[in-house]
Amino acid sequence: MLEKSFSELELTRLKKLREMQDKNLQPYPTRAKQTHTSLEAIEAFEKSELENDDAPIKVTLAGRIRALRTMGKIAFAHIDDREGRIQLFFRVNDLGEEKMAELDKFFDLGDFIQASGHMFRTRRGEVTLYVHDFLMLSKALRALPAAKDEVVEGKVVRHATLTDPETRFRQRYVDLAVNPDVREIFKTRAATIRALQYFLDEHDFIEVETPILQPIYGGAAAQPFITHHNQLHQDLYLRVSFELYLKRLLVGGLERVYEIGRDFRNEGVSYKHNPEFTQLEFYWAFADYLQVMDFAEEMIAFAAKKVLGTTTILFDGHEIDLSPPWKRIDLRQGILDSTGIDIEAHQTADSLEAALFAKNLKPKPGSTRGKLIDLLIGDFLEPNCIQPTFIYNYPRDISPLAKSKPEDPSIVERFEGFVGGMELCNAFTELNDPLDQEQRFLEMGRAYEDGDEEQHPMDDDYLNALSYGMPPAGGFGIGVDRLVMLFSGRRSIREVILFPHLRSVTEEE
RNA sequence: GGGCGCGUAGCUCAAUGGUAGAGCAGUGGCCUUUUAAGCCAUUGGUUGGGAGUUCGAGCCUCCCCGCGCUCACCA
Repeated sequence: MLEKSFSELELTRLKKLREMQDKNLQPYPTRAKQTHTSLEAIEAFEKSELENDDAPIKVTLAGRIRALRTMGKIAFAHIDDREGRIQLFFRVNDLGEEKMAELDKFFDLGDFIQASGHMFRTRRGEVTLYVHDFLMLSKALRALPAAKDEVVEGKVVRHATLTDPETRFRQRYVDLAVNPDVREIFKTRAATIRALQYFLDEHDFIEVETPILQPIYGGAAAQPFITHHNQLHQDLYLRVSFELYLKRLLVGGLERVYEIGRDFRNEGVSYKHNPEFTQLEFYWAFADYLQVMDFAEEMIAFAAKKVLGTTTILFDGHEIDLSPPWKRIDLRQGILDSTGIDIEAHQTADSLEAALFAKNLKPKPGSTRGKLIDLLIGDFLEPNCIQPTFIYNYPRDISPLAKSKPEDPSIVERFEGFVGGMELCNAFTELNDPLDQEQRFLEMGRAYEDGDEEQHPMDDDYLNALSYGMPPAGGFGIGVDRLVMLFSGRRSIREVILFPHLRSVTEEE
């Protein structure tokens, strides 16, 4: 029962609520009114000041009380609404003893209030609502964490703000209510997705939706979540990528498609991994990975400009310039430069493994040549790619859906983009040869038998689709959460996901 | 999953193994242009949970729960 969980402080608030009801005052009225936001009201007043217009600016504001200073016959409050904060001024001469007492008796920090009156400027110069009437919109029984703002030399300094990550993420509603910069992150996130959609739409891509529940998962090296359809008696997987469905659409003649949505990977959680995360993938018929590379850096720079107004971002202490062209490093050359190992000279896993041991690296026993190369990328290339960098030309055996280079079948036309020392995107010239694709599936099947649980299962329907002919195409995937991390300067993915996954806590009675 | 660290009032934090405290929030007063309002008074704790060592545990030991960092895996 809710009431049993209340602290002494919360019971005090509950008592106020009951007293209001006794006086026929609604703690939760059905309707509210808001003619202006805080910002609109301030702007309207400042405009009238500039124009020397004496006509009163009459407004009705609504918001959450964040500060309340009662001083006998007058009172000041600050309320928050979606556009910011504004001060309210109450005076007994205008409101009457009874109404003034209402404010003092029933209103607490965190309550929603509706106040109407006219705008004016206080002696200290703050544009403020002179309240003629006010009303409770919603009584808050629990107190928000007490935070106070102090303005020191024009900068807002916040005192005793909510910082405990567990409370912030488990009770994100409290975090959002109390920390305005958190609200900003999610405005940035929404704007980022809009900008990406706008860019792709303008280039004749169409946005589609493909199944999240899939009988066969694929398209990425990852372990899936498994669920079950009761009536069909069928196990289903939550998708790990959109890739195989989107490419089926290329077969169907949708030449340019994209999807923005959730992927689910049953793997480790970290500052850059959440079990469910948002991905953007697009597929572009008659293009190859080099065209996709140009297009991708253009798209990301466009989004930055649109969302932030600049392509220069600050991330993890680094100033990063997202404007094209990005640095491009051939994978073989990059590894050679950073480790002295020439992967070209080590055509077998055994030979490359020996070279790694010689460098004091300890790869997992039985790793394939591709896995070893992946290890080198992760250890030596990725952390150093602070400024945007494309690494291209990957080994075939870790890229089962990418097309080989015509002149070297062991290398595929694939690139990954890195920013801030973090992998951001992955793309390739898509494999459209059904017979070659079948071979790749079979090889992966053997790797799966050998204990590599991240390999794809065979997807016969996908091979069937390719057999009808898929146009040559370039494909691209980007972690949207990570892009938002970059745009908002947050180092943890949990900061940019509204409700990041946390271990569930069992409530004791 | 491994390693390291953290968990004290609603929030932010103190407290040699020896009576659990402060600021803010709350409550009662005073206060007609304040703004981290101020002044006076005051409430609030199973120190994450459990066991142990000890005359005595917030502090030491063990187990459990949660969070953070990090390694592994991945994007």
